[in-house]
Amino acid sequence: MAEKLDDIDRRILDVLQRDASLSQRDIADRVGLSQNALWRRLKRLEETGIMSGARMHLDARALGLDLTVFVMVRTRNHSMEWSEGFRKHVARIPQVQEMHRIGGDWDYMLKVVTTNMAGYDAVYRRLTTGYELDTVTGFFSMETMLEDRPLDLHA
Amino acid sequence: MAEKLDDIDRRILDVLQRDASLSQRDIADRVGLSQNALWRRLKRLEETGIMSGARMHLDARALGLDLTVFVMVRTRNHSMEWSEGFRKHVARIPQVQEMHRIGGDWDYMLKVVTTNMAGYDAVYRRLTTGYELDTVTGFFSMETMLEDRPLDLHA
DNA sequence: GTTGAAACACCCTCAAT
DNA sequence: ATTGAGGGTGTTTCAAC
Repeated sequence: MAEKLDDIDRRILDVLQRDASLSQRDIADRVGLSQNALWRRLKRLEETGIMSGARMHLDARALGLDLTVFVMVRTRNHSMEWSEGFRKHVARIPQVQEMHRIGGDWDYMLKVVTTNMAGYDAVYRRLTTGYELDTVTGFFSMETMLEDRPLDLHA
Repeated sequence: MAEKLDDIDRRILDVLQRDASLSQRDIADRVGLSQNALWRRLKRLEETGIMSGARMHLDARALGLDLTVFVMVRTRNHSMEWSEGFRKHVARIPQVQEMHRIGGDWDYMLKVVTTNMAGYDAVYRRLTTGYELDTVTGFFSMETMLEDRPLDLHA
C-alpha cells in the first residue's frame, strides 16, 4: 500500500496538511521546485489517493461544541456481521467523530463531540437504542491539551 | 464564546469543512447567495476565528501509518503546573495526534498514530522518559471504523 | 528536471441598484 | 441584500530546452 514517495513528496504533503490554501507558487518555492514540476507531483499525489481533499478546519468551541467524550463500549456479540451492523448504526449519529474496534478491556471506542450534557445524553440514548451493549462508559474530556495535529510523515 | 450564526453561516461552514477547495462561485450557488455576499460572510467567519485554515487531508494508511493506539495514563501528581509541563513534554512527540485530560479511572488520554509496533515502542519510551507515570495502558485500534468526520453543526 | 507564454478561472474590490 | 465589471492573482496546459 505504501507508495513510493521521495523527500520532496513528503515535504509537499507536510506543507499542505498544515495549510492547504497556499498557492502552487509558494509551495514550489518552499520545496525547491518549479511551479510546473510541482503541478505534476500534485496531480500524481491526488491520483494515488494519498491526498484526499482539502477541508476547512473549524473551531469546535467557537461553535458551542464544548463537550468531548470518549465512549468505551463492551458488547456480547463479536461476529463480524454484528460489528458491521453496529458500525452503520453508529455512523448515523453525526456527533460521533471517530469509531474504532479496539483490543483490551473494551471492544469499541467512540469519540463524541457535542454541545453539553443534554447533547451527550441524546447521543447515549441513540447509541443504546436497538442495540444490547454490555457496558458503556464515557470518559469526559475536561481539557483538550492537543488536537488535530499533523501526521508525522517521518515516522 | 458562541458567535451569532444564522442558518446560512452554518451551511457555508458545513460545505467548507467537507471540501475547502470549492470556489466561491460554487459555494454561493449552494447556499443561495451572490458571490459578493458570500465573500463578506467568509471574511467575517475568518475574523471571528471560527474558520482557522484549510488543511489537506492525508490518508494515513497510504503513508504507511498503520498503527493507531489510544494511550491511557494515570499519574501521581495532579497539580496544574505538573500538568502543563507534561503537556509540553507530550507536545514534542510528533506521533501524538491528540491529548486530553479526562475524568474517570484515568488522568490523560493520548491518540498515537505511527507505522508499527516498533514505532509505538519509540513513542512509549519517549513518553515515559523523565516522567514518573503511575500506569500507562495502550488500547490498540484493530479497525478504524469511522474517522475524521465533519462536526455536527446542528447539535 | 527547467523557463516562458497563453487561456482560462478565480478572487477581491468598487460602483450602481 | 443584488448585479456587473475591472485588475490582479492563480491554475492548467502548452512548446521548447
